[in-house]
Amino acid sequence: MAKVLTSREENYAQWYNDLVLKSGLAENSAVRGCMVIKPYGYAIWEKMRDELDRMFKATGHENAYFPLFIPKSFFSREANHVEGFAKECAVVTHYRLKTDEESGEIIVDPDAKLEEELIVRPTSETIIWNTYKNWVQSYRDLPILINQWANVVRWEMRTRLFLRTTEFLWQEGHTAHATRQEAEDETTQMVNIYADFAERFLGIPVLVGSKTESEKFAGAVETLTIEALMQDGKALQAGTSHFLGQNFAKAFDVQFTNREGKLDHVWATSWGMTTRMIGALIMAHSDNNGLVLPPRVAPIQVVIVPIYRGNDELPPIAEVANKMKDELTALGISVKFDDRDTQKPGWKFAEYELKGVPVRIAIGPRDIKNGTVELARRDTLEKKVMPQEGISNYIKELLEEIQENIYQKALNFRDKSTHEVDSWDELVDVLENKGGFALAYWDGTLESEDRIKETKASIRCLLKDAEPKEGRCVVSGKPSKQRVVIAKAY
RNA sequence: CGGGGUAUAGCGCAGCCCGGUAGCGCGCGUCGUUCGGGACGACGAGGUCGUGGGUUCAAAUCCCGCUACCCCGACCA
Repeated sequence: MAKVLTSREENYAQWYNDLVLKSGLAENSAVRGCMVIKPYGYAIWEKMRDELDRMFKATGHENAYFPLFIPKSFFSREANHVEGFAKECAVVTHYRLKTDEESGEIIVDPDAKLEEELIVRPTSETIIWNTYKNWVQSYRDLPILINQWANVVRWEMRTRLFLRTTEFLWQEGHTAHATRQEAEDETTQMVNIYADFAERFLGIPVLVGSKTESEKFAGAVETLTIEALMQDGKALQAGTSHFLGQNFAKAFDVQFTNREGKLDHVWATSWGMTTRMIGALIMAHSDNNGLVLPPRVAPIQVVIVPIYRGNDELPPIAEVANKMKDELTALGISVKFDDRDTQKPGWKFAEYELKGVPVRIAIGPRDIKNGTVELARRDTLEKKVMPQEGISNYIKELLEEIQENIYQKALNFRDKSTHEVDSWDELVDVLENKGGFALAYWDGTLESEDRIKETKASIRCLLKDAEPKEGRCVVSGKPSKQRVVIAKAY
C-alpha cells in the first residue's frame, strides 16, 4: 500500500496532522489559525451535535441564540472573568471599508470608528447574563435552562487542527437557578452527561473530576472536567461544566424575589463541549492506516464495494448490493454503495480505511456465484467471507460489537497508562518516560502545583469519586487527603 | 512577542554553494490494457521561481528590504 500517513511511532503530531488532512476532515484556511471543516469532518460534528442536543433536551434544556459581538464594557463587570480572556480576544473597532484614493486599495475607513469597541465572543457569559437580568424577577422565572450552538473566537498563539483553532464551534449551556444546591446539581448533571456522551458515543473513557483553583474557568467557583487520555500518553480536557456561584449574577445585577419574599442573586452554571472532541476522537482510536471511527459517530457505517471486470459483471453485483443497502438502511444503518467506476477496488479499500468506515463489504463475481460477501471490520482489520443470507442482522450486531471493542481498547490503554506514584522521582519517571496519568498525593498548595507545572505537566483534576486516603504530597511531603491526576496535556 | 527554519506546477521536493533562462515524484487529461488491497504503458496539459529593489551582458541562483507560513517557548477548549 502506498504510504500516505506518517506513522504514529515516527512522529505522533505529524501523524495526527496528516490524518486530519488526508482523511478529508479539515484543512487550514487562508486565515491564520482558522480551519475549513470539510464535509466528512462536519458530518462527524453533526452526529456529535445531534446526540448532545438530544441529551440536553432530554434534561429539560432549550436552545437559543445570542449575538456574536459583545460590548467591551461587559467585560469590565466580572474582574476574574476578564483576566482569563482579555488578552486573547478579537476586537472590532470599525464598521466600514472604503477605497483609498491614492493606492486604490480597500482600507478601513478611519471615519467609521465605533464609539465602543465590540469583542468577538470568546464565550458568552457576559452578554447572556446581561440579558438574563431582564428575564428574572421572581423564583417563578427560574430555572432558566438554555443552551446555544455557536462559534467563538480565541486568539491563540499556536493552533492545531481541531485541538486548538482561533475560531471553533461549540455548545455553551448557561443556566440560572434559585438555589445554590440546584445550580451545583446542574453542574454535576452536565459533566456526567459529557462523560456519558464521551464513553458511550465516542468510545472514549474519561476521568471526571474538579479543577484546581489555578486551572478552573475564570469567573467560576468550581470547574468540573472530563479528562481523556490520548494514545501518545497526553491528556486532553474534553468538556467542562462550571458552577459559577453568584459571581455573574452579582456582576450583571441579576436578582430575584425568592419564596420568602427576599431579594437574592441567582445561582449560575455554564458548560461547554467543542469541535476539539473531533481531535480527541482521532487521537484516541485511530491507527497508522487511518481513522478508526466508533460506529455511533461514523457518517458512513457500512460501505459496499463492488468488484467487477467489464460492465457485464456489475448489474448482478449491484442488484445484491442495493438489496443489502435497503435492508441495512431499514435497520437504521447508514450505508454507502460505492459503484464509481473511476476508482479501483484496491484504491477504495484504502480510502475507506483511511476514512475509518467501521464495516466494509466487498461483493465480486465469486460472491455472486457462492451467495457470499467479503466482510472487513476497521477496528481489527479482520476479513472474512460470510453468506449473504442474514447479513443485515449480523452487521447490526457487529456494529455494536465494534463500538464496544473500540471503547474497551481505549479503556485498557488508559488503565495500563495510569500509575500510582508516591515520590517526586516516580512522578517524573511517569511524566518523562512512561506517559499517561500519574495519581499522586498533593498538599493542595499553589507552590506545590507550580512545582509540578515546571515538569510541563499539570494537575488535570481531583477525582470526583475518590475515597479520602491519607498520604504525603509528592512535592512537599506534607500530609494530603487525596491523590490527584497529573499528566502532560494538550 | 523571543529562538530556529521555509517560500520553485494542484501537492511533496530537487536545482541555489560555483549566475547562462527550470526539473523529478505524486496528482491531473486522452487512449489502450487492467479491476478480490492504493494497476501499467503511450501521449499530453500545467510554473510572472513569495514580493519590492540592487549587482550583472545575463538572476530561481549573489546582495538588501518586505511579507507570509511552519517548528520550538509563554497562553489555551
